[in-house]
Amino acid sequence: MNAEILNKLNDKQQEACRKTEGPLLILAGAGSGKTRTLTYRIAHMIRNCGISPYHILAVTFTNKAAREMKERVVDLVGEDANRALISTFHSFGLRLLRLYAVKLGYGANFTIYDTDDQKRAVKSILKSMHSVNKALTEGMLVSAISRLKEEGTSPESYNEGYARFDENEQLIGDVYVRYNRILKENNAMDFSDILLNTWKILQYKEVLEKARDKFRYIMVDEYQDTNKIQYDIIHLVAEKYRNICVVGDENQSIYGFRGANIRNILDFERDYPDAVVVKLEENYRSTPVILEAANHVIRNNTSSKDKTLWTRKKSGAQISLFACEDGREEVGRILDEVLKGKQEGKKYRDFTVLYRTNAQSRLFEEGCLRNNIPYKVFGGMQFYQRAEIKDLLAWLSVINNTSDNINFLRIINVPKRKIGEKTIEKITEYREAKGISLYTAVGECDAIGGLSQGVREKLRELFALLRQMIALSEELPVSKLFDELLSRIRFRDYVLDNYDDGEGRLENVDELYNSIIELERVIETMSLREYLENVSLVSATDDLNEEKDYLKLMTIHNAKGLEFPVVFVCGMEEEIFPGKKAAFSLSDLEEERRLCYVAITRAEEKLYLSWAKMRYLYGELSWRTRSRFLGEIPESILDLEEKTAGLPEEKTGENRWQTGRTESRNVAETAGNSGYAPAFRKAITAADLNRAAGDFPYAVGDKVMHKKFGLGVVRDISSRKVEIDFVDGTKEIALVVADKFLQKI
DNA sequence: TAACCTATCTTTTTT
DNA sequence: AGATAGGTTA
Repeated sequence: MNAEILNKLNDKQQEACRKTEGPLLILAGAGSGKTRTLTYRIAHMIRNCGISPYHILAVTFTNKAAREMKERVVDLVGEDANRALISTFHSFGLRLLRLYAVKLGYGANFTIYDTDDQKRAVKSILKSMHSVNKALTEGMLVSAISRLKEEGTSPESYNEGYARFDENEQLIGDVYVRYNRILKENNAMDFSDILLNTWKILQYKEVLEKARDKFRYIMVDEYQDTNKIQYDIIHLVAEKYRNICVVGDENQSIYGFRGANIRNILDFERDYPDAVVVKLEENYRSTPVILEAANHVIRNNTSSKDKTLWTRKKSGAQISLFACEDGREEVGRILDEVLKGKQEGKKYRDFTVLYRTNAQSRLFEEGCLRNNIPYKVFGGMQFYQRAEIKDLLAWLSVINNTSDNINFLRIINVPKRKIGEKTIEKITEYREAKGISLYTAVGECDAIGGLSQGVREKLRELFALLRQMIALSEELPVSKLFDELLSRIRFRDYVLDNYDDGEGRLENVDELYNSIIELERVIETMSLREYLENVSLVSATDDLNEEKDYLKLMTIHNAKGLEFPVVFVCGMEEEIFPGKKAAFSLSDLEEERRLCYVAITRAEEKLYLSWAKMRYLYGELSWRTRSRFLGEIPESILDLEEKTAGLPEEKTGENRWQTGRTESRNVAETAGNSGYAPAFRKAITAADLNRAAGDFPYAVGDKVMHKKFGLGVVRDISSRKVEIDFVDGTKEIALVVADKFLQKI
């Protein structure tokens, strides 16, 4: 390797690499080789500029991205590159916290709480508060608290600033305070705490000085998706040497709901007036047709740095648009394309289905099973969230950190040992009075009043077992400890006895065991704590395997940063994509549009878009309208595939997109003999249709008079109910009773 | 205590 | 439709 290391890059990319000193903003469009540029930049710094990898920090969005970047830099400049720290924000923070969390009053073996654990904590708080507020769910409280933490609002300042005036805000403030106290007691941090405490630890001068001295060259990938606290962390560390390079694309900012602040990237030049800005606009990924679609869609957004993707590639295939009758047909046509492609010599792994929400994966999974198409769903109900897996991890968590009451509560009766709610209440009362952990309290169960002899015996057994496991955890590797645990609590029997699909769940347990073995191969002498840390921070696509031949199914969010030869974006319907909640605010709508931009630009060769005129949503049949985003793509690059036999497609004007009740009737009548794969023959039966239409004689837009609510306008009709806008709000009325209350006017 | 039944809600998106 | 919470019963 030599000075020609940068030869493989284009001029702009080289410019970005050569500018190693001072602030640098790389505006990198989708597929413009930004990861490649960052990789070469690091290699160039190490190889050509004499910068020690020890001084380099690169922050990526996922562990997988970090791993890949590291591997590629090592390929370029050798093993020495391993001394550079390339990691996600959360891993970076944990690295510091492992050393310094004690300063903040945590034990070094603190536990990381995921969203599920957070909800359990909030639930217990609400219970102890005897809160009557039903408006806020645990989930809402958890996300409110996370948001506050990640925008740097402490419970104190929140309560001073807002909470006095509003019942809900008051509850949020109260829960926020208690929640923090409880996590601290449990020696636990949630995801937001990892970032917030990293920032707190950097307030110690000696820590900050060390960090600044070590990380003299900082790079941040996906900068458009950083939030306030991440921004503060990075700029705090970067302040001294000011060698900060951020890479991002404001058009791909899709994590606003998590507090990501698009302004971070838009304002970089304000933060660093001497910043050099490099734009990467040449796209190496997609065909011109795909880029044209992407450019047209994103043009409808207001906040955007001026940037247009272009490519040297020759024009590719048109974008196929499937207007399907229902969700099943959509699956059928997409899987038909996959099977056709497979016959033509493509691999399953060349195809990826993208959707807006996880719930949409189910139809595709069923379809794949029927057609023997190997597939893998990324994200969604994650492996580590399955009950049997979380139970085992809860055991390990308690063994690692006995202060962790949330996880102790989870396992106190798993496997079932007749310890019920009443018993738990008594122990809790005792432990709260004495200010001790659940674990310690169980150890003192003989001192707790009102427990039966049998229950005491069970508690003593449990405590003895845990004590033994804790002792073992100090000697045995995690895999051996895990094995021991399984046999001592007879977990396999428990799973087989308690779940209908026990066999399948046991496979998950085995998979967990295998993953431990695999990790132990990578991390030598992995401690229990290290293991738990590792499983807490895995992200959805971390185990994406490019070699294995399966169809990939994932949300658009999960597809960020990835690319695939053939992409299907399904469910392109109003209220799905853009989502229902985005209808009310321009900024939400624009985030949905950026999401659409991300989806389109994942495709290298061929893009399919699809929507269904009706589908089951929330278990009920509803009529759909196509996504507005489809209308933002020029018709000249769209291929409106000829529909199957017997279903003439209207092809005139806007009407083509409209779906009416009449048209839907046609669907049901002709359903049985459409031309697509037999397995996907029309699922909608005449019975469905009747149920759907009922005898309700109104249509959307009709004015009606209600006996009680007065004048209203029909907003939506579905198989079971009609939605009507009245003066004092929207009401839902069941179809079966509608004609008793309504009159058409 | 645990199993069973019913009523209610869910769909954003994730480290 | 599927998951889950809550209430009722064995």
